[in-house]
Amino acid sequence: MAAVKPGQKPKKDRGATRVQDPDGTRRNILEIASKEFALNGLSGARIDEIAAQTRFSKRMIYYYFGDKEGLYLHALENAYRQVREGEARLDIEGLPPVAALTRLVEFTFDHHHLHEEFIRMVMIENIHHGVYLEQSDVIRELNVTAIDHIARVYARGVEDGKFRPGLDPVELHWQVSALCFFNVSNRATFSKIFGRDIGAPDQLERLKRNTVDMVLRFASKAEVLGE
Amino acid sequence: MAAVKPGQKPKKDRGATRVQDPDGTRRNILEIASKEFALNGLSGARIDEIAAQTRFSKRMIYYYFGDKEGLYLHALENAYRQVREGEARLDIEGLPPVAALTRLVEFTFDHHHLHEEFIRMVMIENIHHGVYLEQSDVIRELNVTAIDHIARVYARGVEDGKFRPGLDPVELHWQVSALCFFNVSNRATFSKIFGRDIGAPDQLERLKRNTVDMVLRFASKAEVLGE
DNA sequence: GACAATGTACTAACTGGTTAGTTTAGTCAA
DNA sequence: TTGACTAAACTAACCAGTTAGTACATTGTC
Repeated sequence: MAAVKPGQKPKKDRGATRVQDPDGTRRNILEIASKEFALNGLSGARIDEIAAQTRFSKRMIYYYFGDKEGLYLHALENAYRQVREGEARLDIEGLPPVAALTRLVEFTFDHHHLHEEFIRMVMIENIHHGVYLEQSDVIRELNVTAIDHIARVYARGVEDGKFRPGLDPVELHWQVSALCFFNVSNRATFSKIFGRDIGAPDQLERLKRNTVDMVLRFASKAEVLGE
Repeated sequence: MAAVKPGQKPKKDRGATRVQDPDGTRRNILEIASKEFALNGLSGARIDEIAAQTRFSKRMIYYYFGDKEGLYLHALENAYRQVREGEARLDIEGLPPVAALTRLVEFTFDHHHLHEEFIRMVMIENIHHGVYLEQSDVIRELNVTAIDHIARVYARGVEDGKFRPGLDPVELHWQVSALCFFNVSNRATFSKIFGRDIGAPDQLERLKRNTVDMVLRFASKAEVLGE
């Protein structure tokens, strides 16, 4: 973890040629590894292949990440961190509830599409029954906040009389996730079976509208829908 | 020449002890292989391990299925076939549209839960970008009929004035699939992150009700919802 | 000099696939 | 009915390529 220990200075002063750069090395390895794991899975990814794409030797992978599973775990954490950091930038507090929920769903939809690598890592981790995610406190912490967003919007909506009471924010989040996750995760099989590319821009637009529609209709009071 | 071809049944007259049983062998191998691939993925599964669990030697896997990928493809086809055969038994033609759609969603929800192995195979195949599914005409054929069911129910509902017009049956099928698939496929990560087991019976019941609710609210005319 | 960072060259174990052979059971001529 | 013959079904042992992981040497920096 700590490539630079407390006593030492991160040697970034002198403009001299920097050949040794632990942080850069780690980042470079992790970046390549993330790509390879997302593409081929844990058992499918090859350490030699990862090393070859790196600017460093295989030895450095073991030096910094211990073993293959350690590298995978870091790649998994990395994927979650990147995505959740992106999500944290979404600001919907100022919007009225219906608009806020709309925005939230649209954002989730787009975001998942932009981060296919993340989706694939989550799929892979589920294939492994989540045993690596389980080892990471980091990931759990990152995610719990995701619920807060939707919970607050929903609470405001109930107060407003726009949303029906009695729904569970976690379940709402769950439904939104399901709708947005699936069309990235299952794009290949679905497209091939039904002969239309789910990922094509026009399809995406339709799908997004439907998804927003579905969530809003689910959360809204019946009276409000007629408006 | 060939007295008994692998796919055919040998003459079954004489009550003699049949030690050689090609069909049984194939079935035995395929059954074990399906389990192993669903559990560990294509690259994660081990031919030696599959063979060990079989009543036969490793050589027989190659004898009947050519290579690892051939075995995987057969396992994939097998998974789709089993599941679609189960679905075909669902009869909702006689029910009124709303009840029929309810039944269809409930069925899909339960069915996915009962066939986790199938869900995992689909996930794995998506990790592989569907390249194996692509090679199988069998699978495509099996699936297209799935649309017919929902298309007919929807059409009847529109006629009845219960469902709003303009929806695409494939998209409807898609939404239902998403909601029902996700809570099996992502059960591990979701449960671990949010600390509640999605697969627990009471959670399942709630989730199923919500899912049905969501689909019905999506398909129904606004006026109907108020009833 | 000390220690962190990195490369080279290696190995032990694994793993998909094959070779070379045996057993089973159906066929058919005599 | 028998025994030689054959194709199919099947096994044990092996092989060659791969792959995760290491020992050790070297270089850079404080």
